[in-house]
Amino acid sequence: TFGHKMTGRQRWTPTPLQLQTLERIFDQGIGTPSKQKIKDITEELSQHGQIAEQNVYNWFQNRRARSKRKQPGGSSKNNNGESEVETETETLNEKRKMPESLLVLPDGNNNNGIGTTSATSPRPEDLCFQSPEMSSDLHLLGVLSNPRDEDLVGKMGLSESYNLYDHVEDYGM
Amino acid sequence: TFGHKMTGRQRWTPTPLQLQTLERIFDQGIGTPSKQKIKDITEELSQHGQIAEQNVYNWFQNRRARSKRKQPGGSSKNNNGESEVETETETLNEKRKMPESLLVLPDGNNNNGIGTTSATSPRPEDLCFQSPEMSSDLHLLGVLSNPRDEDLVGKMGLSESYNLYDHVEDYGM
DNA sequence: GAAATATGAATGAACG
DNA sequence: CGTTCATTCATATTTC
Repeated sequence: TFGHKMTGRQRWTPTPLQLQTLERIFDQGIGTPSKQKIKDITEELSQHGQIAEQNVYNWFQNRRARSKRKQPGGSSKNNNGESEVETETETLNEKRKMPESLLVLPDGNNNNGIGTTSATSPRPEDLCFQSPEMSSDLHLLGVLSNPRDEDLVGKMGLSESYNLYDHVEDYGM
Repeated sequence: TFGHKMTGRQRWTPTPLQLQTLERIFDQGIGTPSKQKIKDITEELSQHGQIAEQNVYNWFQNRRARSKRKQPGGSSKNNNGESEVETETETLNEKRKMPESLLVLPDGNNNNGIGTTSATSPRPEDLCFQSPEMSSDLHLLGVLSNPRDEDLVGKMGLSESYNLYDHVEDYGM
């Protein structure tokens, strides 16, 4: 049995109208709207559904980051072994996924989704680690295998001579 | 002129203990600790996981910068009384992502006598839960001569939980 | 239903 | 110090 608080506000899902507007603005050129712009956009989009400035900001950030990452993948990169699962070429091809059947998302508060799919939530209240399945970088940091002369502490380590941030001013003196 | 930007190194992830300590220090009212404090804090946090002074510095900078965007003024420009389905009753609900395994130096022949008794083993208490007692010489980096009080958080002694911030702090704008 | 994918959100690090 | 980038995590959505 479940159905505890399950609080956690579900993440904002842009309505088609909002998305359309966002895409249009994004297409207009500026990839990083200023705060004022964000506010303006947010206010505008508020007409079509609940939205916050942070949502807009995040959206632009994600959009930009995502668009940039897809672009340089055209050349040969995949040589062997690892398979690049992320192979979506929607750089200049605006291929927004559109449900062909149901898309009736009333603008307003589409805060549905309270009922999670199932007990697939790998995060009990007592659990600290979320999902070790998708952990990636930590493996590299692991110490359990391949104790090579990895100088990973050379930069992040706590060396006494930490002049790595030489270009940085004396942080807060 | 340089171009070295974290050559693929995984970014540091604070352990709960480290985070807790950092938050506490931050709550004490110091905006940006001095270099000396940074060193001190780093040394302290090193007991709980790999960390560098740069990390501490960055953390404070980010923290401060992000805490700034919370409550601009007394007049709430956001009278958007949308349907907030959730009440703020997530005091005991930890929502932050949990760090995975922390690395330690391979115990080959690199033994520095910093009291690394068995620090080469990922202690669960560092990764997950830990005793409610604060570790150690944190008092020495307690309140110092910089009563920066720009934040609104200061419920010391009231709440046992340290998760004072939500996810809606700001969007790093 | 579970896996795969899409994408919003969080945050450490870098830049100006 | 403010802002932006890059990476990752979490969750919604789609697919098998």
